[in-house]
Amino acid sequence: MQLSKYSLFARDLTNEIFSVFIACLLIGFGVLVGHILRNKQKTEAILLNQEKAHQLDLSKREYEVLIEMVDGKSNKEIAETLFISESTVKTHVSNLFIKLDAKRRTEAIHKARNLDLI
Amino acid sequence: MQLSKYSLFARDLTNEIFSVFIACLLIGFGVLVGHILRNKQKTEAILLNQEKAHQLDLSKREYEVLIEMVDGKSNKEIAETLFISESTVKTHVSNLFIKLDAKRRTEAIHKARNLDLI
DNA sequence: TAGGCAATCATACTAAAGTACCATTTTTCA
DNA sequence: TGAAAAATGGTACTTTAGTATGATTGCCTA
Repeated sequence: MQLSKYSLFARDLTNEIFSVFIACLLIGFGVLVGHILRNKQKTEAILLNQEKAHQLDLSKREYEVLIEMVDGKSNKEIAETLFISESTVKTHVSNLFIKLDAKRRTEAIHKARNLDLI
Repeated sequence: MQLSKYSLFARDLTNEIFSVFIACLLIGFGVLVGHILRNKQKTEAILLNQEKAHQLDLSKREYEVLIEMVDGKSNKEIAETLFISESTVKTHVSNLFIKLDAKRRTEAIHKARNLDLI
């Protein structure tokens, strides 16, 4: 009888621990699902932007320069970030102006925002 | 005997449904926790920005110049829009740089966006 | 009413941005 | 594999942006 009681208790404890364990797993799974769903949106947004960028015929490098430009960096800083010369940055920026139909970098930034490129 | 079997089955089914229900609750709780943790940072950042925005103490004219600047206009164009000289625009812009802690207008635009000023 | 502040404008200057043109190397792809 | 596109970079130049400084006017308020 005592043994039976003990074993019953032990089984209950085991069950309890098991349940808590499962519960933790499920909660963790929920957090993970939320994380994945969040990142999916972000990734899709980036893909969408790249699609749009492609439609505007922006090259990969031009798009990268655009991103840095939006961040408020100078040509020199962009050059340092992308490991290219300021000269090359100016070339990319000029091409961006043509493709975005902008006269200045501030106008280019504004238009890029309106086009949901960034 | 049959009844007993049925009732046992019914109890198992109830338990099963209950378990699934609890599992869903736990997963939902996990998603919620992830969501809350994610937004906590964002909310804190916004509160911090609103405080900063208030401390920035931009004058009416400076704010107006900022808006035009964000629109991608040149100093000359801003001057024409606000019916003031380009010289005055430059003064306001310089003051904006000090208050926003920016070196360039693109950086000022970027910081203003982050501060939810525009 | 004197002092502070916002707004205005000017001049003179330096720094950065932007244009035009050309050239070379890499990548891509039909 | 050969042509096209992309990426890189240089020089020389013009334009715009940004800094420094000083000055005037009008408005609010302690």
